[in-house]
Amino acid sequence: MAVQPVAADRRSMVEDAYERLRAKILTNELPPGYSAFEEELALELGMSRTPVREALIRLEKEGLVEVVPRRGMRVRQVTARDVREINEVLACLEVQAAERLASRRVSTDEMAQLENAIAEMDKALEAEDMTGWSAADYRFHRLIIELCGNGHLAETAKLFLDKAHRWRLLTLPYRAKPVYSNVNHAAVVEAIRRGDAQTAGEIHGAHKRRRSREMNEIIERMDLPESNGERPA
Amino acid sequence: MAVQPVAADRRSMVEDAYERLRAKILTNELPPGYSAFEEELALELGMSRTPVREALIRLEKEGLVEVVPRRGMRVRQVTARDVREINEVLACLEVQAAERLASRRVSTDEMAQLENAIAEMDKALEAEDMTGWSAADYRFHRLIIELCGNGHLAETAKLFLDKAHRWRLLTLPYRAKPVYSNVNHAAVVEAIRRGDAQTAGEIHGAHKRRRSREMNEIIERMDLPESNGERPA
DNA sequence: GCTGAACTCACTGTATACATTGTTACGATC
DNA sequence: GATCGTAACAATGTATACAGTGAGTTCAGC
Repeated sequence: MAVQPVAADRRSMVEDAYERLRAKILTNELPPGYSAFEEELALELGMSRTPVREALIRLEKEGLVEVVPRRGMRVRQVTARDVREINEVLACLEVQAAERLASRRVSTDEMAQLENAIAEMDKALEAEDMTGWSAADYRFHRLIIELCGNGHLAETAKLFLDKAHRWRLLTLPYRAKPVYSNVNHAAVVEAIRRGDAQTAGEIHGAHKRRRSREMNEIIERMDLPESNGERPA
Repeated sequence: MAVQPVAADRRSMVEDAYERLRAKILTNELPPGYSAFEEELALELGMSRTPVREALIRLEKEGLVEVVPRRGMRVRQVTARDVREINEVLACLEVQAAERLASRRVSTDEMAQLENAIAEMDKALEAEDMTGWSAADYRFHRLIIELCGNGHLAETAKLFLDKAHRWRLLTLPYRAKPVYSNVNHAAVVEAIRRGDAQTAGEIHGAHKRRRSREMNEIIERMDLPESNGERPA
């Protein structure tokens, strides 16, 4: 097609492939269970197999896809067990992040960002715009993580948050209106402002745990595959 | 060399490259700061650049190396900040693992494994064999993580544990004799046996925090590079 | 002597070629 | 009819080819 392996717009094609595939997976445009061969993806993305392969390796490391030797790539199923486990890890990391954030000097700009996210959640909730609420909620949790001041913690927690967000979108229609969330979030921000690490951690932790419980109940009802396609022996 | 891209002993060459490079990095045979071009590694590992590249992508995702566009691959420096951050995340995850482990039914075989590791630590400590002690200590922490019952938690924590182990080896000569560790570990195992999650978590957490403090002090004295080679603006 | 511009060279990113091997389908035998 | 063996096919793993590009180097101008 292109005469040269020209890296379109300054990014390499690997990055391009990685980000595009990742975005499609996280928005469920490529839903769990979707599978394709390297060549198909290469064709669709307009590049050769090589960058696609390299992107797939990254995505596999993140746990978003699995590459089965002769079966091509497959977007990982979300098992009930995954949901439970990932929520547990995420809760643990986010609590740490919240405590850490409350322990350090938070700039007024950073506080504004947090309050902004909460305001958007409130607005979306009033408008019954659940998708908008979900986006703002994601932004809030992501902020807590990113601002915490521990880069490794942030990096790791973001991977889990993204995975969680994926099924959060799927379960959105089944969820009760999250009125408690906003109250909790506001309390966490208030604790952060006061520099009260313990309270911030406790409230955020309680919030995450309730969320996990709700999510687990929904997931159980949805009857997800309990395994991820391993050979059934 | 070989007429065919024959995957030597059942594993693919990528896996081979990945595991060999990883082992060399974790044992500091390829020390922090070591750098090489893809071709050099390929030559040394007896394969072409392709599998080496794919292995490097994995290692980069793990945070063990960085691939700089025209500078080749470089084993990541251990900055004082990295040590602080990684220890913090690890503490958080290991506490969760210990609590989880104590909350579930632990088989006698599993208990035996834990006690075995502690026994080896005791033995090595008496023999003043610090390398042996370190290996057994690693095994113990790893067991707690692997047995906890949360696969995602285990996977993540192991990555951090391995990274931590890397500089633990480097700082081994500077450390005080870790007499407290063994007492702590035994208490954690005892709590696990009783199914006392809270105590298991508390002791393990206190232990990890003291370890972090010690490590931080050593690291500060060692005067590591504070940055990881980012452009200094 | 120093600064800057042009050039060179080597390393990487991407494409492509090719052999291996798992899978599947078909046929033969029991 | 079922099961096993075989053969063909297709996807991947690995190697290799090739062009672009950036870092270093050299040379000229000040």
